[in-house]
Amino acid sequence: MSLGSDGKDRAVPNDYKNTMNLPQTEFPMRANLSQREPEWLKFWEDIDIYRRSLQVNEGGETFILHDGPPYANGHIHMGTAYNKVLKDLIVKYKTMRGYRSPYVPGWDCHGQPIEHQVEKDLGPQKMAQISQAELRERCREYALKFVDVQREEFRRLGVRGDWDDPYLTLAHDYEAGNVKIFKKMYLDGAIYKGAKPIHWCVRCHTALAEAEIEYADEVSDSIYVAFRFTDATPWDTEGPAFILIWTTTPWTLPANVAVTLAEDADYVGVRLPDGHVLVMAEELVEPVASVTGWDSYEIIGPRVKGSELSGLHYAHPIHAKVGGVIVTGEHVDLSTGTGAVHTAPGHGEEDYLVGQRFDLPMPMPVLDDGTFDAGGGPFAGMSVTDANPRIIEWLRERGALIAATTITHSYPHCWRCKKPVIFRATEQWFVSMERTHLRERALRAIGEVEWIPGWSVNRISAMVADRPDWCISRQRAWGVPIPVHKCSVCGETVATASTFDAVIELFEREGSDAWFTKTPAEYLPKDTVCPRCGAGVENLVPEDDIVDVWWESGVSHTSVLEARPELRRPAELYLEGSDQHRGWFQSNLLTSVGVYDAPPYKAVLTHGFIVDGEGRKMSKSLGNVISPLDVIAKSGADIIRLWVAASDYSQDVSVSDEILDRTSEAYRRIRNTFRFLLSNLYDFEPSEAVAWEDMPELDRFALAQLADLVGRVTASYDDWRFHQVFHAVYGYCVTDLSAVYLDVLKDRLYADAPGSVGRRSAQTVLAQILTTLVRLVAPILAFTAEEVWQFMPETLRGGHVSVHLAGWPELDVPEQEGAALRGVYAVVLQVRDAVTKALEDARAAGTIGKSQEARVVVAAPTDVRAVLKERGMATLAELFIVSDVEVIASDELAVTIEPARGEKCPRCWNYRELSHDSAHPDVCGRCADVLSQLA
RNA sequence: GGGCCCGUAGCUCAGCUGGUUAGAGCGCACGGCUGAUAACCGUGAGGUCAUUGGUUCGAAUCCAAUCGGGCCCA
Repeated sequence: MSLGSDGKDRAVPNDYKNTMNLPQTEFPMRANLSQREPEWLKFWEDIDIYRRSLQVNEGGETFILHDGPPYANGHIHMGTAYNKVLKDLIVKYKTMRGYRSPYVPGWDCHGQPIEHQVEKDLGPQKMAQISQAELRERCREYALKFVDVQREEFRRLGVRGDWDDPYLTLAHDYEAGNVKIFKKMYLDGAIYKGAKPIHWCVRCHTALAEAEIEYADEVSDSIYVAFRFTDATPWDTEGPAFILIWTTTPWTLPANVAVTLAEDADYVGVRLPDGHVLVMAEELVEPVASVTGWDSYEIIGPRVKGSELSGLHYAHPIHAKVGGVIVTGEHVDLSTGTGAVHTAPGHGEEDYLVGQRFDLPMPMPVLDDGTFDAGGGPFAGMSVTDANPRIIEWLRERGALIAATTITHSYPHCWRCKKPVIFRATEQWFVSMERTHLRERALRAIGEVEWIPGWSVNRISAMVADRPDWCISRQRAWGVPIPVHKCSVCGETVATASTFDAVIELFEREGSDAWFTKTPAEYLPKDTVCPRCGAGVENLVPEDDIVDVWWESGVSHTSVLEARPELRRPAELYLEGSDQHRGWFQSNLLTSVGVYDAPPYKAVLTHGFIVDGEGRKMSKSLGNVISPLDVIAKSGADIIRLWVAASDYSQDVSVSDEILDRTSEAYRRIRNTFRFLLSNLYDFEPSEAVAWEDMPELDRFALAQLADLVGRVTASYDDWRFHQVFHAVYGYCVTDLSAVYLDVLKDRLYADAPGSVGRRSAQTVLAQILTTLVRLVAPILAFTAEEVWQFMPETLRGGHVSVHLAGWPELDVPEQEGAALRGVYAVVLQVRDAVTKALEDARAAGTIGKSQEARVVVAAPTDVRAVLKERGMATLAELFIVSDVEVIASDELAVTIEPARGEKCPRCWNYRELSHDSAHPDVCGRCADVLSQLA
């Protein structure tokens, strides 16, 4: 025996160590997640975890989380990773709770960004040579490539789902679903053909999406034009009155139908020397005067609000015998111009919206090639660019031109030919918000849905209440066609139940590609005729336009939820970022209400956007982008999953190196807790479990705490508050377990006889904690929980091959007794805090090192003293991890620390009267007993 | 410019319907242990609750404005 006699030679090893039950485990302290996680992915694949997760709850209640399809281009980023992990966490939780919870991931495969990219990769020359069918084939390849890329990345995050059979919007069945929805809404009268201004390149003869526009400086005309009022005005006594407008596009004047004023701005008359009165916004008189170079002018009353002039008429600047009307709008800019905006609904987005609101006509005198038709009046046949100077001259001759200069401003150009583009109304298909009361019905449906967080119902409601009719047509190649035909003889639209059914069948069989390769006569019923002129099926031509991709993803309630046998509509939950209030949530809602008059979802959960540590959006230019792929490679997917769970998704979510470092630290802490639990169960069999009534009170209290945790965690999951799950679990590991219970238990676990009731009781509780805790965190730490599960003694696994199939923990703790223990231990733990503090003071003074070197005297008031005494001094000593405790009377709680009496037991390191056992004379009584048993 | 939302210690979060010196854990500093050891335990220092006004006996909590940030429109 080499123990120093002064008891301070603590580092010297002794043979008693071999007689102790020290922790043993193969579970590694260091996670090495980036390498080990792929092994668990393989394991899950081998056991076909997805099928099993459904089988295990076959016949149970169903919980369907319907996946919103990400766009199939590029790699995943923090936002998509966050979204998918949040979904996965819910699906895993619901599965463990006993719900049959199929998860079918999807991708949005059509659309302009893919087409644009393919076109760019191809280059203008090749592009000109290939057919539309060929272009579509390349787009398909592109989309499928990124489906594969993202699929692997999502799987790597630990997301469980039907990855072998996801839904793709380019699949035949999916495409057919678009037509089913279109059919119903079209036949109901919700879909109509109208016109809307879009960016148009006159050189390329094509419509352009916003992403195909490049802005560049351009020199434009800048003209001020007076329109003569034809109604009485407040200024008539002062002379002939005109409304003064400013425009940089003279060629749009032939399409003028209105002048828009700011509702609340003040308008006045300006009398020029020639006696004419020009009406404009008061605050713009001076700037205008400096441009026009007026030497003398006079502002004359009255001063009236824009709203008061609304409804007055004026003579059209170009066309004789035509009038225009004064209206008001919110877009009127009072920093430039005259405060009176020339409005041509066919030539501008804002003009169009004003036109909609006031039901204005939308003349469109400009043809595809950028020349005027007869609607251009004197300028018919000219191109708009040639017409510009002619129009200015024409106005000058008639005295309507007040000033003409030029300005340099940012102007949209075609990405392909670099020429300036024009805004031009073209024929489009719309879903009406009013014709079938879609708006009203959608708003009603919104009220039937649970919106999480609660405020998001305001957002979606406001958006639906304010939105214009939905323009669902696009002049592109990569998508699903608007499934109607046109009569080539008379131009009538041909679309009936039977033509739609034929198209549905065609798409199901061959996909929408067939639309571009077959003639209508090949797939429409032979007896199809134009309802207007009676032309036969051979005279029908298919519509060129395709549907908006939002429409496509919007029909997933039918193409996916209705179509797949394992799913159904409505889904229990949709879960996407807050941008989807405008996007997918809404397109799904509108088509679902349009067809079924019911929402497609029972609940919608919205999460914020991913921002950096300062709350700024991530962007390449700011250099603050963090890629989930890098985090996986460096730290592992479970770190991302833990970060997701720890953050509050109801607002924007920050991510930064520091945040991920903190997350990794929390991870290690949880991991080590599991390691400690595992390491003390190496020799435990459930058959040796100690019953509740035979347990020391401390163990029963620990179980009561665990039951509390299960309650809180379960409630947090059910309330969709995952960050509270994290905080509860983490706090439990740190505060309840590591700092108290596990620390306290060491003496019993290590020093008591292996099969003693005290040790077995502790192990019973540890096993319970382990098998419970591992389940609670499994939805979040999907990989680590599985690793823990596989390291658990087989007898504790209950025959479940994976933690994810093991169900949800339920604890059987007598309620009344549990409550009593909580009350008692609230007091005892407060005393413990005081003891710990006193021990620290003693340590600082050099009186003691480890707490077992101390004897504690607790002076306490009567009520506290009663509670303490009832526990017994031995329990208190165990709980305080000291060698001896004495409780004395006092008015206030006070703790004194004394050196422990007796001698240090070389085996358990407590200070005791050493045993006089002849076999083991130099250890304490407890250790002597243990040693005799072992012998 | 409009709609919705957010701003509590370095970090992640608590602070219910306004009511004692604003809490927790992590991180940090210091100390202990060396039988959870690239671990574990303890003590301590950190916040004019974005700012400014207002309502109130009393505001992190209610109202307004400002600043900063996010999403969606324009």
